[in-house]
Amino acid sequence: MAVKYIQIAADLANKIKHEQYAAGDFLPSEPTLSQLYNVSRETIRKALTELADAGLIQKIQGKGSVVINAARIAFPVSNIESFDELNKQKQMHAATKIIELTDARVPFTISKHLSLTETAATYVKRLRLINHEPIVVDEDYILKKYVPQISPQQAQSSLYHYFEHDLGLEIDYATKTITVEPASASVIKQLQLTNTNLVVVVRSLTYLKDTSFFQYTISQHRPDKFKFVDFAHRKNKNGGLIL
Amino acid sequence: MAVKYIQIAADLANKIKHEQYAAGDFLPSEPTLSQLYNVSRETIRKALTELADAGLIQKIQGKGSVVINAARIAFPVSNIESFDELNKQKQMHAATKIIELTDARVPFTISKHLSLTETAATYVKRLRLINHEPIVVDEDYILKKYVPQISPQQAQSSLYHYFEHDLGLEIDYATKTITVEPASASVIKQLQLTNTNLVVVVRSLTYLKDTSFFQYTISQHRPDKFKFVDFAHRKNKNGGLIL
DNA sequence: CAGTGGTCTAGACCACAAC
DNA sequence: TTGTGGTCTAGACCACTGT
Repeated sequence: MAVKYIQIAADLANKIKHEQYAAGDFLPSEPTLSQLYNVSRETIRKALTELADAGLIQKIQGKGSVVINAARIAFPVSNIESFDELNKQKQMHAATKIIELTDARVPFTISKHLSLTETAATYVKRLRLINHEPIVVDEDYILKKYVPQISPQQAQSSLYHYFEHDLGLEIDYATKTITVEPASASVIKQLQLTNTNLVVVVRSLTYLKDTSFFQYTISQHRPDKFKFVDFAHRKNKNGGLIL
Repeated sequence: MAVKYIQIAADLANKIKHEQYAAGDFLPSEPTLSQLYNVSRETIRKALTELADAGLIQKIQGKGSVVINAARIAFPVSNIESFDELNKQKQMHAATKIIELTDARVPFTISKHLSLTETAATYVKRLRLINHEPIVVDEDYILKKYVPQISPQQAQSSLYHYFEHDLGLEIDYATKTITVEPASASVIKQLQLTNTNLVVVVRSLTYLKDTSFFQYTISQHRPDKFKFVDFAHRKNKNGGLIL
Protein backbone atom coordinates (compact mmCIF):
# COMPACT_ATOMS: atom_id res chain seq x y z
CA MET A 1 0.00 0.00 0.00
CA ALA A 2 1.43 3.26 -1.11
CA VAL A 3 1.57 6.51 0.77
CA LYS A 4 -1.71 8.26 1.39
CA TYR A 5 -0.97 11.73 0.15
CA ILE A 6 0.41 10.38 -3.12
CA GLN A 7 -2.68 8.25 -3.61
CA ILE A 8 -4.93 11.19 -2.94
CA ALA A 9 -2.91 13.42 -5.25
CA ALA A 10 -3.08 10.79 -7.98
CA ASP A 11 -6.82 10.40 -7.47
CA LEU A 12 -7.43 14.13 -7.68
CA ALA A 13 -5.10 14.43 -10.68
CA ASN A 14 -7.12 11.74 -12.37
CA LYS A 15 -10.38 13.52 -11.66
CA ILE A 16 -8.94 16.72 -13.04
CA LYS A 17 -7.76 14.92 -16.13
CA HIS A 18 -11.23 13.46 -16.69
CA GLU A 19 -12.76 16.84 -15.98
CA GLN A 20 -14.71 15.81 -12.95
CA TYR A 21 -13.04 18.95 -11.76
CA ALA A 22 -12.83 21.21 -14.80
CA ALA A 23 -10.47 24.11 -15.38
CA GLY A 24 -11.58 27.11 -13.37
CA ASP A 25 -13.50 25.01 -10.82
CA PHE A 26 -12.59 25.04 -7.18
CA LEU A 27 -11.71 21.80 -5.51
CA PRO A 28 -13.57 20.99 -2.30
CA SER A 29 -12.05 22.77 0.69
CA GLU A 30 -9.29 21.15 2.68
CA PRO A 31 -11.52 20.25 5.63
CA THR A 32 -14.04 18.74 3.20
CA LEU A 33 -11.40 16.68 1.40
CA SER A 34 -10.11 15.68 4.80
CA GLN A 35 -13.49 14.13 5.57
CA LEU A 36 -13.95 12.67 2.09
CA TYR A 37 -10.66 10.79 2.19
CA ASN A 38 -10.82 10.22 5.91
CA VAL A 39 -7.36 11.60 6.60
CA SER A 40 -6.01 14.55 8.51
CA ARG A 41 -5.91 17.95 6.95
CA GLU A 42 -2.10 18.03 6.79
CA THR A 43 -2.19 14.93 4.62
CA ILE A 44 -4.65 16.62 2.28
CA ARG A 45 -2.37 19.61 2.18
CA LYS A 46 0.58 17.47 1.12
CA ALA A 47 -1.50 16.02 -1.70
CA LEU A 48 -2.57 19.49 -2.84
CA THR A 49 1.02 20.69 -2.71
CA GLU A 50 1.95 17.92 -5.13
CA LEU A 51 -0.78 19.05 -7.51
CA ALA A 52 0.32 22.66 -7.23
CA ASP A 53 3.93 21.73 -7.94
CA ALA A 54 2.78 19.79 -10.96
CA GLY A 55 0.90 22.86 -12.15
CA LEU A 56 -2.53 21.25 -11.99
CA ILE A 57 -4.03 23.53 -9.36
CA GLN A 58 -3.39 26.91 -7.88
CA LYS A 59 -3.97 27.51 -4.19
CA ILE A 60 -5.45 30.87 -3.27
CA GLN A 61 -5.55 31.86 0.36
CA GLY A 62 -9.00 32.66 1.64
CA LYS A 63 -10.66 31.25 -1.46
CA GLY A 64 -9.64 27.72 -2.32
CA SER A 65 -7.77 25.59 -4.82
CA VAL A 66 -8.53 26.30 -8.48
CA VAL A 67 -8.01 23.82 -11.26
CA ILE A 68 -5.65 25.35 -13.82
CA ASN A 69 -6.19 25.28 -17.53
CA ALA A 70 -4.37 22.09 -18.40
CA ALA A 71 -3.65 23.30 -21.92
CA ARG A 72 -0.07 22.27 -21.69
CA ILE A 73 1.90 21.71 -24.82
CA ALA A 74 3.99 19.01 -26.33
CA PHE A 75 7.42 17.48 -25.92
CA PRO A 76 8.64 18.41 -22.50
CA VAL A 77 12.36 17.77 -22.21
CA SER A 78 12.39 18.95 -18.64
CA ASN A 79 12.43 16.97 -15.41
CA ILE A 80 15.08 14.50 -16.39
CA GLU A 81 13.18 12.51 -18.93
CA SER A 82 14.89 10.02 -21.12
CA PHE A 83 14.48 9.65 -24.83
CA ASP A 84 12.76 6.34 -24.29
CA GLU A 85 10.23 7.68 -21.83
CA LEU A 86 9.49 10.58 -24.13
CA ASN A 87 8.94 8.19 -26.95
CA LYS A 88 6.39 6.13 -25.03
CA GLN A 89 4.46 9.20 -24.00
CA LYS A 90 4.25 10.61 -27.45
CA GLN A 91 3.72 7.36 -29.30
CA MET A 92 6.18 8.05 -32.03
CA HIS A 93 8.39 5.67 -33.87
CA ALA A 94 11.80 6.01 -32.33
CA ALA A 95 15.03 4.29 -33.19
CA THR A 96 18.56 4.39 -31.86
CA LYS A 97 21.77 3.87 -33.77
CA ILE A 98 24.96 3.30 -31.84
CA ILE A 99 27.86 5.27 -33.26
CA GLU A 100 30.45 4.45 -30.65
CA LEU A 101 30.74 2.42 -27.48
CA THR A 102 34.10 2.41 -25.73
CA ASP A 103 35.90 2.97 -22.48
CA ALA A 104 36.89 6.53 -21.71
CA ARG A 105 37.42 9.00 -18.92
CA VAL A 106 35.07 11.75 -17.90
CA PRO A 107 36.29 14.92 -19.64
CA PHE A 108 38.66 16.89 -17.46
CA THR A 109 36.58 20.04 -17.66
CA ILE A 110 33.90 18.12 -15.81
CA SER A 111 35.97 16.03 -13.44
CA LYS A 112 38.02 18.95 -12.14
CA HIS A 113 34.86 20.91 -11.61
CA LEU A 114 33.37 18.15 -9.50
CA SER A 115 36.68 17.05 -7.96
CA LEU A 116 36.05 13.47 -8.94
CA THR A 117 38.40 10.78 -7.73
CA GLU A 118 37.09 8.08 -10.05
CA THR A 119 36.87 9.09 -13.68
CA ALA A 120 36.82 5.71 -15.43
CA ALA A 121 33.70 5.63 -17.55
CA THR A 122 31.93 4.07 -20.46
CA TYR A 123 31.45 6.36 -23.43
CA VAL A 124 28.39 5.89 -25.63
CA LYS A 125 27.58 7.96 -28.67
CA ARG A 126 24.19 7.39 -30.20
CA LEU A 127 22.05 8.82 -32.94
CA ARG A 128 18.35 9.10 -32.12
CA LEU A 129 15.74 9.02 -34.84
CA ILE A 130 12.06 9.79 -34.65
CA ASN A 131 9.87 8.72 -37.53
CA HIS A 132 13.09 7.85 -39.39
CA GLU A 133 14.45 11.38 -39.12
CA PRO A 134 17.68 12.01 -37.20
CA ILE A 135 16.89 14.28 -34.26
CA VAL A 136 19.57 14.03 -31.60
CA VAL A 137 23.14 12.94 -31.15
CA ASP A 138 23.64 11.80 -27.56
CA GLU A 139 27.00 11.32 -25.91
CA ASP A 140 27.12 9.74 -22.48
CA TYR A 141 29.90 9.25 -19.98
CA ILE A 142 28.74 6.73 -17.40
CA LEU A 143 30.94 6.05 -14.39
CA LYS A 144 32.30 2.50 -14.27
CA LYS A 145 32.07 2.65 -10.52
CA TYR A 146 28.31 2.28 -10.80
CA VAL A 147 27.91 0.59 -14.19
CA PRO A 148 30.92 -1.62 -14.94
CA GLN A 149 29.67 -2.89 -18.28
CA ILE A 150 27.29 -1.70 -20.98
CA SER A 151 26.46 -3.99 -23.86
CA PRO A 152 25.42 -2.82 -27.31
CA GLN A 153 21.98 -4.29 -26.63
CA GLN A 154 21.59 -2.18 -23.54
CA ALA A 155 22.79 0.95 -25.31
CA GLN A 156 20.31 0.18 -28.05
CA SER A 157 17.35 0.32 -25.73
CA SER A 158 16.87 2.50 -22.68
CA LEU A 159 19.92 2.99 -20.52
CA TYR A 160 17.75 4.52 -17.83
CA HIS A 161 15.61 1.44 -17.69
CA TYR A 162 18.73 -0.67 -17.40
CA PHE A 163 20.16 1.52 -14.65
CA GLU A 164 17.01 1.74 -12.59
CA HIS A 165 15.36 -1.62 -13.05
CA ASP A 166 18.24 -4.00 -13.61
CA LEU A 167 20.97 -2.34 -11.58
CA GLY A 168 18.75 -0.73 -8.98
CA LEU A 169 20.44 2.64 -9.28
CA GLU A 170 18.33 5.49 -8.03
CA ILE A 171 18.66 8.60 -10.11
CA ASP A 172 17.61 11.63 -8.20
CA TYR A 173 18.47 14.91 -9.80
CA ALA A 174 20.34 16.63 -12.58
CA THR A 175 21.67 20.01 -13.53
CA LYS A 176 21.22 20.92 -17.13
CA THR A 177 22.39 23.71 -19.39
CA ILE A 178 20.97 24.57 -22.77
CA THR A 179 23.02 26.49 -25.30
CA VAL A 180 23.25 26.88 -29.05
CA GLU A 181 26.59 26.11 -30.64
CA PRO A 182 28.16 25.33 -34.02
CA ALA A 183 28.28 21.61 -34.69
CA SER A 184 31.19 19.56 -35.88
CA ALA A 185 31.23 18.33 -39.45
CA SER A 186 30.39 14.81 -38.36
CA VAL A 187 27.38 15.89 -36.34
CA ILE A 188 26.19 18.08 -39.20
CA LYS A 189 26.27 15.01 -41.36
CA GLN A 190 24.64 12.75 -38.82
CA LEU A 191 21.79 15.15 -38.20
CA GLN A 192 21.57 15.96 -41.91
CA LEU A 193 21.71 19.69 -41.29
CA THR A 194 21.44 21.72 -44.44
CA ASN A 195 20.67 25.38 -43.82
CA THR A 196 22.64 25.85 -40.66
CA ASN A 197 25.60 24.56 -38.71
CA LEU A 198 24.02 25.31 -35.32
CA VAL A 199 22.73 22.71 -32.90
CA VAL A 200 21.05 22.97 -29.53
CA VAL A 201 23.34 21.48 -26.93
CA VAL A 202 21.91 20.14 -23.69
CA ARG A 203 24.54 19.19 -21.13
CA SER A 204 23.40 17.22 -18.11
CA LEU A 205 25.13 16.21 -14.93
CA THR A 206 23.17 13.41 -13.33
CA TYR A 207 23.39 12.37 -9.69
CA LEU A 208 22.17 9.45 -7.65
CA LYS A 209 20.07 9.49 -4.53
CA ASP A 210 23.19 9.41 -2.37
CA THR A 211 24.43 12.59 -4.14
CA SER A 212 27.22 10.81 -6.01
CA PHE A 213 27.90 11.98 -9.54
CA PHE A 214 26.99 9.32 -11.99
CA GLN A 215 26.66 10.43 -15.60
CA TYR A 216 27.54 13.26 -17.94
CA THR A 217 25.49 13.65 -21.07
CA ILE A 218 25.86 15.91 -24.09
CA SER A 219 22.83 15.97 -26.35
CA GLN A 220 23.03 17.79 -29.66
CA HIS A 221 19.61 18.49 -31.10
CA ARG A 222 18.57 19.54 -34.57
CA PRO A 223 17.47 23.13 -33.98
CA ASP A 224 14.27 22.79 -36.01
CA LYS A 225 13.15 19.82 -33.92
CA PHE A 226 14.01 21.11 -30.52
CA LYS A 227 11.37 22.18 -28.03
CA PHE A 228 11.70 22.65 -24.30
CA VAL A 229 8.66 23.23 -22.13
CA ASP A 230 8.90 24.60 -18.65
CA PHE A 231 6.46 25.34 -15.89
CA ALA A 232 7.75 27.47 -13.07
CA HIS A 233 6.39 29.06 -9.96
CA ARG A 234 7.83 32.39 -9.09
CA LYS A 235 10.33 32.11 -6.32
CA ASN A 236 12.51 34.29 -4.15
CA LYS A 237 9.50 36.10 -2.84
CA ASN A 238 10.42 34.82 0.59
CA GLY A 239 13.56 34.65 2.61
CA GLY A 240 15.80 34.30 -0.36
CA LEU A 241 17.64 30.98 -0.62
CA ILE A 242 19.67 32.58 -3.34
CA LEU A 243 22.39 30.88 -5.28
CA MET B 1 8.08 38.70 11.82
CA ALA B 2 8.23 36.28 9.00
CA VAL B 3 7.35 32.65 8.97
CA LYS B 4 9.55 30.32 10.97
CA TYR B 5 10.39 27.68 8.42
CA ILE B 6 11.43 30.31 5.88
CA GLN B 7 13.64 32.00 8.44
CA ILE B 8 15.24 28.71 9.35
CA ALA B 9 15.72 27.80 5.69
CA ALA B 10 17.31 31.19 5.03
CA ASP B 11 19.57 30.80 8.04
CA LEU B 12 20.70 27.35 6.99
CA ALA B 13 21.15 28.52 3.38
CA ASN B 14 23.31 31.30 4.65
CA LYS B 15 25.43 28.92 6.70
CA ILE B 16 25.84 26.70 3.68
CA LYS B 17 26.84 29.66 1.56
CA HIS B 18 29.45 30.67 4.10
CA GLU B 19 30.59 27.08 4.37
CA GLN B 20 29.77 26.65 8.00
CA TYR B 21 28.24 23.58 6.48
CA ALA B 22 30.50 22.63 3.58
CA ALA B 23 29.66 20.53 0.55
CA GLY B 24 29.55 16.88 1.51
CA ASP B 25 28.85 17.58 5.17
CA PHE B 26 25.73 16.35 6.86
CA LEU B 27 23.47 18.88 8.51
CA PRO B 28 22.49 18.18 12.11
CA SER B 29 19.65 15.68 12.31
CA GLU B 30 16.07 16.87 12.29
CA PRO B 31 15.50 16.30 16.01
CA THR B 32 18.73 18.17 16.72
CA LEU B 33 17.76 21.12 14.54
CA SER B 34 14.37 21.00 16.17
CA GLN B 35 16.03 21.63 19.53
CA LEU B 36 18.50 24.17 18.15
CA TYR B 37 15.78 26.35 16.67
CA ASN B 38 13.28 25.47 19.36
CA VAL B 39 10.55 24.48 16.93
CA SER B 40 8.73 21.28 16.15
CA ARG B 41 10.24 18.73 13.85
CA GLU B 42 7.63 19.31 11.12
CA THR B 43 8.71 22.92 10.94
CA ILE B 44 12.32 21.86 10.50
CA ARG B 45 11.20 19.48 7.78
CA LYS B 46 9.49 22.29 5.89
CA ALA B 47 12.68 24.33 6.04
CA LEU B 48 14.75 21.40 4.79
CA THR B 49 12.27 20.78 1.99
CA GLU B 50 12.84 24.35 0.83
CA LEU B 51 16.58 23.77 0.76
CA ALA B 52 16.17 20.51 -1.11
CA ASP B 53 13.92 22.16 -3.69
CA ALA B 54 16.50 24.86 -4.11
CA GLY B 55 19.13 22.19 -4.71
CA LEU B 56 21.24 23.11 -1.69
CA ILE B 57 20.88 19.85 0.18
CA GLN B 58 19.93 16.29 -0.55
CA LYS B 59 17.90 14.31 1.97
CA ILE B 60 18.86 10.67 2.34
CA GLN B 61 16.61 8.46 4.36
CA GLY B 62 18.33 6.72 7.22
CA LYS B 63 21.40 8.90 6.92
CA GLY B 64 20.74 12.61 6.96
CA SER B 65 20.76 15.75 4.87
CA VAL B 66 23.90 16.31 2.81
CA VAL B 67 25.05 19.67 1.57
CA ILE B 68 25.34 19.52 -2.19
CA ASN B 69 28.28 20.80 -4.17
CA ALA B 70 27.10 24.32 -4.80
CA ALA B 71 29.19 24.57 -7.97
CA ARG B 72 26.27 25.81 -9.90
CA ILE B 73 26.87 27.70 -13.08
CA ALA B 74 25.95 31.03 -14.46
CA PHE B 75 23.02 32.84 -15.96
CA PRO B 76 19.90 31.03 -14.91
CA VAL B 77 17.00 32.09 -17.09
CA SER B 78 14.67 29.75 -15.28
CA ASN B 79 12.14 30.44 -12.56
CA ILE B 80 10.56 33.48 -14.11
CA GLU B 81 13.37 35.91 -13.77
CA SER B 82 13.27 39.25 -15.43
CA PHE B 83 16.04 40.83 -17.42
CA ASP B 84 16.44 43.45 -14.74
CA GLU B 85 16.82 40.97 -11.89
CA LEU B 86 19.34 39.01 -13.92
CA ASN B 87 21.28 42.15 -14.53
CA LYS B 88 21.52 42.99 -10.84
CA GLN B 89 22.68 39.51 -9.96
CA LYS B 90 25.35 39.40 -12.58
CA GLN B 91 26.52 42.96 -12.26
CA MET B 92 26.69 43.67 -15.93
CA HIS B 93 25.96 46.82 -17.73
CA ALA B 94 22.50 46.46 -19.17
CA ALA B 95 20.49 48.82 -21.28
CA THR B 96 17.06 48.80 -22.84
CA LYS B 97 15.96 50.44 -26.04
CA ILE B 98 12.26 50.76 -26.75
CA ILE B 99 11.42 49.89 -30.34
CA GLU B 100 7.66 50.12 -30.11
CA LEU B 101 5.01 50.91 -27.51
CA THR B 102 1.40 50.81 -28.66
CA ASP B 103 -2.03 49.39 -27.96
CA ALA B 104 -2.75 45.99 -29.42
CA ARG B 105 -4.66 42.80 -28.85
CA VAL B 106 -3.25 39.55 -27.60
CA PRO B 107 -2.52 37.42 -30.70
CA PHE B 108 -5.43 35.19 -31.60
CA THR B 109 -3.32 32.04 -31.45
CA ILE B 110 -2.92 32.75 -27.76
CA SER B 111 -6.32 34.14 -26.87
CA LYS B 112 -8.26 31.30 -28.46
CA HIS B 113 -6.04 28.83 -26.70
CA LEU B 114 -6.80 30.38 -23.34
CA SER B 115 -10.40 31.37 -24.17
CA LEU B 116 -9.77 34.92 -23.10
CA THR B 117 -12.66 37.33 -22.91
CA GLU B 118 -10.56 40.45 -22.57
CA THR B 119 -7.79 40.78 -25.14
CA ALA B 120 -7.04 44.50 -25.02
CA ALA B 121 -3.37 44.86 -24.26
CA THR B 122 -0.34 47.07 -24.37
CA TYR B 123 2.33 45.96 -26.80
CA VAL B 124 5.96 46.69 -26.00
CA LYS B 125 8.89 45.75 -28.16
CA ARG B 126 12.31 46.29 -26.65
CA LEU B 127 15.90 45.63 -27.49
CA ARG B 128 18.05 44.52 -24.57
CA LEU B 129 21.77 45.16 -24.52
CA ILE B 130 24.42 43.83 -22.19
CA ASN B 131 27.80 45.52 -22.19
CA HIS B 132 26.60 47.45 -25.24
CA GLU B 133 25.92 44.33 -27.27
CA PRO B 134 22.39 43.55 -28.44
CA ILE B 135 21.29 40.30 -26.81
CA VAL B 136 17.53 39.97 -26.82
CA VAL B 137 14.49 41.37 -28.56
CA ASP B 138 11.53 41.22 -26.16
CA GLU B 139 7.92 41.57 -27.21
CA ASP B 140 5.30 41.83 -24.48
CA TYR B 141 1.53 41.81 -24.56
CA ILE B 142 0.27 43.05 -21.20
CA LEU B 143 -3.44 42.94 -20.51
CA LYS B 144 -5.00 46.39 -20.07
CA LYS B 145 -7.34 44.89 -17.54
CA TYR B 146 -4.49 44.75 -15.05
CA VAL B 147 -2.16 47.45 -16.36
CA PRO B 148 -4.15 50.21 -18.09
CA GLN B 149 -1.16 52.37 -18.95
CA ILE B 150 2.54 51.87 -19.51
CA SER B 151 4.75 54.88 -19.99
CA PRO B 152 8.02 54.87 -21.95
CA GLN B 153 9.83 55.47 -18.66
CA GLN B 154 8.33 52.36 -17.16
CA ALA B 155 9.11 50.31 -20.24
CA GLN B 156 12.63 51.60 -20.06
CA SER B 157 13.24 50.21 -16.60
CA SER B 158 11.84 47.05 -15.09
CA LEU B 159 8.23 46.28 -15.93
CA TYR B 160 8.20 43.58 -13.25
CA HIS B 161 9.20 46.07 -10.63
CA TYR B 162 6.44 48.37 -11.79
CA PHE B 163 3.87 45.58 -11.77
CA GLU B 164 4.80 44.19 -8.39
CA HIS B 165 5.81 47.21 -6.37
CA ASP B 166 3.74 50.02 -7.80
CA LEU B 167 0.64 48.18 -8.93
CA GLY B 168 0.75 45.43 -6.33
CA LEU B 169 0.21 42.68 -8.89
CA GLU B 170 1.29 39.28 -7.68
CA ILE B 171 2.90 37.21 -10.36
CA ASP B 172 2.79 33.58 -9.52
CA TYR B 173 3.72 31.24 -12.31
CA ALA B 174 4.49 30.92 -15.98
CA THR B 175 4.66 28.35 -18.71
CA LYS B 176 7.55 28.72 -21.04
CA THR B 177 8.64 27.12 -24.30
CA ILE B 178 12.07 27.32 -25.84
CA THR B 179 12.57 26.75 -29.56
CA VAL B 180 15.00 27.75 -32.26
CA GLU B 181 13.54 29.54 -35.27
CA PRO B 182 14.57 31.68 -38.24
CA ALA B 183 14.41 35.36 -37.42
CA SER B 184 12.81 38.12 -39.41
CA ALA B 185 15.03 40.53 -41.31
CA SER B 186 14.39 43.28 -38.77
CA VAL B 187 15.35 41.11 -35.82
CA ILE B 188 18.47 39.93 -37.65
CA LYS B 189 19.42 43.53 -38.01
CA GLN B 190 18.57 44.48 -34.44
CA LEU B 191 20.56 41.62 -32.99
CA GLN B 192 23.34 42.15 -35.52
CA LEU B 193 23.33 38.51 -36.54
CA THR B 194 25.94 37.70 -39.13
CA ASN B 195 26.62 34.01 -39.51
CA THR B 196 23.12 32.73 -38.96
CA ASN B 197 19.49 33.67 -39.24
CA LEU B 198 18.45 31.56 -36.28
CA VAL B 199 17.36 32.90 -32.91
CA VAL B 200 16.34 31.21 -29.68
CA VAL B 201 12.70 32.00 -29.02
CA VAL B 202 11.37 31.87 -25.47
CA ARG B 203 7.61 32.25 -25.26
CA SER B 204 6.10 32.81 -21.82
CA LEU B 205 2.56 32.89 -20.58
CA THR B 206 2.50 34.57 -17.21
CA TYR B 207 -0.27 34.29 -14.65
CA LEU B 208 -1.18 36.09 -11.46
CA LYS B 209 -1.78 34.61 -8.04
CA ASP B 210 -5.50 34.39 -8.72
CA THR B 211 -4.74 32.28 -11.83
CA SER B 212 -5.74 34.99 -14.28
CA PHE B 213 -3.69 35.29 -17.46
CA PHE B 214 -1.74 38.47 -17.47
CA GLN B 215 1.09 38.69 -19.97
CA TYR B 216 2.43 37.03 -23.09
CA THR B 217 6.09 37.46 -23.88
CA ILE B 218 8.17 36.51 -26.88
CA SER B 219 11.90 36.80 -26.34
CA GLN B 220 14.26 36.35 -29.24
CA HIS B 221 17.81 35.71 -28.12
CA ARG B 222 21.06 35.81 -30.04
CA PRO B 223 21.96 32.12 -30.21
CA ASP B 224 25.58 32.68 -29.24
CA LYS B 225 24.55 34.52 -26.07
CA PHE B 226 21.81 32.24 -24.90
CA LYS B 227 22.19 29.99 -21.90
CA PHE B 228 19.51 28.27 -19.88
CA VAL B 229 20.34 26.52 -16.63
CA ASP B 230 18.00 24.04 -15.05
CA PHE B 231 18.03 22.04 -11.86
CA ALA B 232 15.51 19.25 -11.70
CA HIS B 233 14.64 16.48 -9.33
CA ARG B 234 13.52 13.30 -10.94
CA LYS B 235 9.80 12.93 -10.76
CA ASN B 236 7.11 10.47 -11.65
CA LYS B 237 8.63 7.87 -9.38
CA ASN B 238 5.45 7.98 -7.35
CA GLY B 239 1.78 7.87 -8.12
CA GLY B 240 2.22 9.59 -11.42
CA LEU B 241 0.54 12.97 -11.62
CA ILE B 242 1.21 12.78 -15.30
CA LEU B 243 0.29 15.52 -17.70
C1' DC C 1 -18.87 37.34 10.50
C1' DA C 2 -17.87 32.47 8.59
C1' DG C 3 -15.05 29.91 5.54
C1' DT C 4 -10.89 29.45 3.22
C1' DG C 5 -5.88 28.27 3.08
C1' DG C 6 -1.07 28.95 5.87
C1' DT C 7 1.56 27.80 9.83
C1' DC C 8 2.78 25.21 13.87
C1' DT C 9 2.77 21.73 17.54
C1' DA C 10 3.72 17.26 20.19
C1' DG C 11 3.38 13.22 19.64
C1' DA C 12 3.17 8.54 17.06
C1' DC C 13 4.59 4.87 13.98
C1' DC C 14 7.14 3.28 9.84
C1' DA C 15 11.22 2.57 6.50
C1' DC C 16 15.85 2.65 5.99
C1' DA C 17 21.00 2.73 7.12
C1' DA C 18 24.76 1.65 10.03
C1' DC C 19 26.78 -0.75 13.56
C1' DT D 1 19.65 -1.94 18.18
C1' DT D 2 20.04 2.97 17.53
C1' DG D 3 19.55 6.92 14.82
C1' DT D 4 18.11 8.78 10.68
C1' DG D 5 14.43 10.71 7.55
C1' DG D 6 9.20 9.76 5.85
C1' DT D 7 4.41 9.76 6.97
C1' DC D 8 0.41 10.85 9.66
C1' DT D 9 -2.65 12.69 13.25
C1' DA D 10 -5.80 15.96 15.95
C1' DG D 11 -5.84 19.94 17.28
C1' DA D 12 -4.58 25.05 17.54
C1' DC D 13 -4.06 29.74 15.94
C1' DC D 14 -3.26 33.12 12.18
C1' DA D 15 -4.11 35.58 7.57
C1' DC D 16 -6.94 36.31 3.98
C1' DT D 17 -11.51 36.51 1.28
C1' DG D 18 -16.06 36.89 1.07
C1' DT D 19 -20.73 38.58 3.14
